[in-house]
Parts: sequence; structure tokens; C-alpha cells
Amino acid sequence: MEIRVAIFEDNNSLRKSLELLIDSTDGMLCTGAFANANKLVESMGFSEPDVVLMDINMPGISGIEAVQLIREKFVTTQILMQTVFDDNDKIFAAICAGASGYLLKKTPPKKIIEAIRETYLGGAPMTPSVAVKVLDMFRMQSAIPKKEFINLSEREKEILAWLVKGKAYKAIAAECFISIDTVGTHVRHVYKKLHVHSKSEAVAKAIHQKLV
Amino acid sequence: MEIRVAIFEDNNSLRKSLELLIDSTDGMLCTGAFANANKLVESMGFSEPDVVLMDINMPGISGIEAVQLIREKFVTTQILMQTVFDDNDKIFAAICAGASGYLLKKTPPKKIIEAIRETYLGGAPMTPSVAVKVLDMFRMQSAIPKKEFINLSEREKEILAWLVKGKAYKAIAAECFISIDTVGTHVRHVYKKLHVHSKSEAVAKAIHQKLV
DNA sequence: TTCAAAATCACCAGTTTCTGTGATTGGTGG
DNA sequence: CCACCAATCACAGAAACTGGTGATTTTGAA
Repeated sequence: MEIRVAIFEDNNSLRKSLELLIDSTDGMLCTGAFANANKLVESMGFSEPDVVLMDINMPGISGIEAVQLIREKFVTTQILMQTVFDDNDKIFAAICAGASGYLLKKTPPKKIIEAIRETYLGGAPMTPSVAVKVLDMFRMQSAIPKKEFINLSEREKEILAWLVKGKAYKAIAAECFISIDTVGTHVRHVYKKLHVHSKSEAVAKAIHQKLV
Repeated sequence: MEIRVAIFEDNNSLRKSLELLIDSTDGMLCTGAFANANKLVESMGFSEPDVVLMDINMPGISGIEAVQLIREKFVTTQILMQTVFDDNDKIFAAICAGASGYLLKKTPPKKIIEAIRETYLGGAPMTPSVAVKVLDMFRMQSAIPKKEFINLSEREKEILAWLVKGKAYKAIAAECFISIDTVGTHVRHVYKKLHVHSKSEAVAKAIHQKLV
């Protein structure tokens, strides 16, 4: 069975080249090549691709929007972004929209074919520079802003956790088998250590600093 | 200039194979092959590698810990994880520790060599299944849990934002030039819409659902 | 225009939280 | 042994919050 590939790319000569490349490859067939995604559903219905090569920058419906639409309507179709942009925002948007892979346009033909195959097999091919950026963003997101050294005791962390869940002192007291006043004391200590002066501030800080 | 590669791998035969593979490749040199990372600094100082092939699962210092240490002491060295595990936790930990790439052990020799080259050139080679998992985790982290359609009015969002910042009703009233009672009314409406019954719950929900 | 929702204000009663002061117990380290 | 800290409990006033009712004005959509 051949891999059916559709192309969305507004640059005419590039689109033609890609079409030729794909059709001249064993096991691949270009079933559609479109200059824009404005008639996306028709284009997709007509070409019934397994893999879509999608340009980000097109007149009318953008590549990102097209990805979202395809993800909704044609669930099994895999999408490979191909663009000249390697800035974080574009990569981020494309991935979140549901792109399976992300290639830069300078990618040599051989690598493109490889990437299409990998995409078809459920992989996630990325241009090296893009892969690096993805990992960087990944690390960024899960970085803990712990410039402040917060030294909460076990009990205090426990109490704080209950606060974040919206429990009142009375409920926490019952939960921890201590008196309401003790809860209050712990909370006061937490406030001191977090440098806050109210429950909501403490909750906000706890969540942002991932203390719970 | 040759790429200097060091290996940390507790399986003797695998380690020997990798050493042989690397030494028999043009432009690469295995400058060290170690069964564990317990003398990490000495091992690294001795072999001065450009790229480290690191097993996750070793007796003594784990691969993850080793990655962190290398990242601190030998800043320019790139690290390629090589393991049998492809579960999210391990991948996550390795990436956050500072690994540049992540290969599964079933990776064929040719691909390993390619990956070492790519790592040396500042890339981030990943086994396809790992790349997919990374993208999935990436999407997961930035997913907006908007199954609940929350329709807060502008004013309500504004009040909620102040709550999250830890302001008291009085302060909010002053800030918005409205009375304390009005603040109370808005807050009550917010509670209704968020289905919560306390300030801290509202704050927690607001932050988690990114309503602010 | 007419109706609904949003925004505004008010009063009230009860509950919860904030803050301070003070005290006891048990464990750790010098 | 003593100082110190975490954890526990208690009291109490002031401030803040919760929840209910009711009312007015503005605004936007039918």
C-alpha cells in the first residue's frame, strides 16, 4: 500500500518540486497539491491523504488553522509542517495545533522523504534545530522558579495543601486531627515564611512555586 | 578534528560493542568507556569527551544524576541518553536534567552514529517513539482545561484577578472605585460560576484554568 | 421598544480569618 | 544540660468573608 501525501504550499515552483519528489519515490503518491487551504475540506476529501505536508504561511487560512481543522475532521491524517520559520512561537503554535512533525524548508529531499515515512509510521520527525528548541521550551515550562528558599515543615506543607484545595480551618483541623487554633498557628507560620498576609496570596504563591 | 565520545554503560558486552562501533567510525574516537558513573569527574577529566553516551540505569550514581553533574561541571559536553526505558517519567527527567538527545537501545548502529554526530553539532536526536512522547507531554502541559465554559463578565474577571493577587475586599473596592459590598456581590457571582465556596478555591481554580 | 443581564449599592447575620500573646511537649545539637 | 525549633493548644478582639434579600442604573440583544 502506498503512502498518500497531500501538499499545501503557496509557492508554485516549490509545490511542483515536492509533488515530483513524492511521485518519483517508491511507495509514495501525491494525491493532491494545493496553493492554499481555503477549500480545505474539499481538498482533503478529494485527496484522502495519509500524510499532509503543510506550509505555515499561506494566504487565507493559515497553516496553523488548517492543522486544527484537519485534526478535527480527519483524525487519522498525520501532518508534517514545513516552513521557513523556526521561531519558538510558530513551533509552539504548530505543535499545540496538532502537527506531528516540523521541518524547515532547507531540509534536503532525502530527509523530507524520510520524514514523511516516519510521520506515516507514527513518528515525530523534526529538523535538529527545531528539536533543540522544543526541548528548550520543554525545560523552560517545567523550570521551578525557586530563587526563594522556602523551608516549610512537613506539617506546614500539609496544611498549605489543604488551603489550596479550599478547605476552611475547621475542615483542616478535622482532617489532621488537630485543633482549629493549631491550624491557625501553622497558617501564620506559613504566611511568615512565604512573606504573604492572606490566604489567597498564600494559595497563589503555593501554586505558582509548585509547593504543592 | 575527531569527535571524542565517552560511554557510561554497565552492560559489559554492550559497552564493548559501542566502543568498537565508535572507534571503527571515521571522525570518531572513543576516549573512555565506563561501567558506572561513580568516579564521574575523574572519568570525564580523563576522557575529555565532546559527546557522552549515557545509560540511565547504572549501579551507584544514576544516569540522570550523572547528566546533572556533567551539565554543571563540563558545560560544553553534550549528552545522549541511551536506555531501554521509554516511559514518560524517565524521558521527562532526562530532558530536564539536561540531556541533549534520547535514544532507545534498539536503535541500529548506523542511527547511533548519526545521532552522535547530530548531538555534536548541537542537535537533539530522538528515537521516533520518544519524540512523539515529548510532543505529547508538551501539548499536555500547555493544554487549557476548558471543558467548563466559564463566562465571567469583565468586571468579575477583574475582581478575580485582584483576589488572586491576594487583595482584600477593601483594597479591591478602593482599586476599582466601588463599595466593599459590590465587591462582595461580584465575588459571590464568581463563586456561583466557578462552583466554589471559598476564596482560596476560587483562586486555585482561577490559576489552574488560567482565567487570569 | 422591551427584556435580560451586568454592574452598582446596601443591610444583615453568622462564620471565618488575621494577629498577637502565651504555654507545653518532644527532639536535636552544642 | 540548655538553647532552640517544630508542633501542639488556647484565648480574644478586629477585620474580613459568606450568603441571602432587595433595589437602581446601564447596556446590549431580541
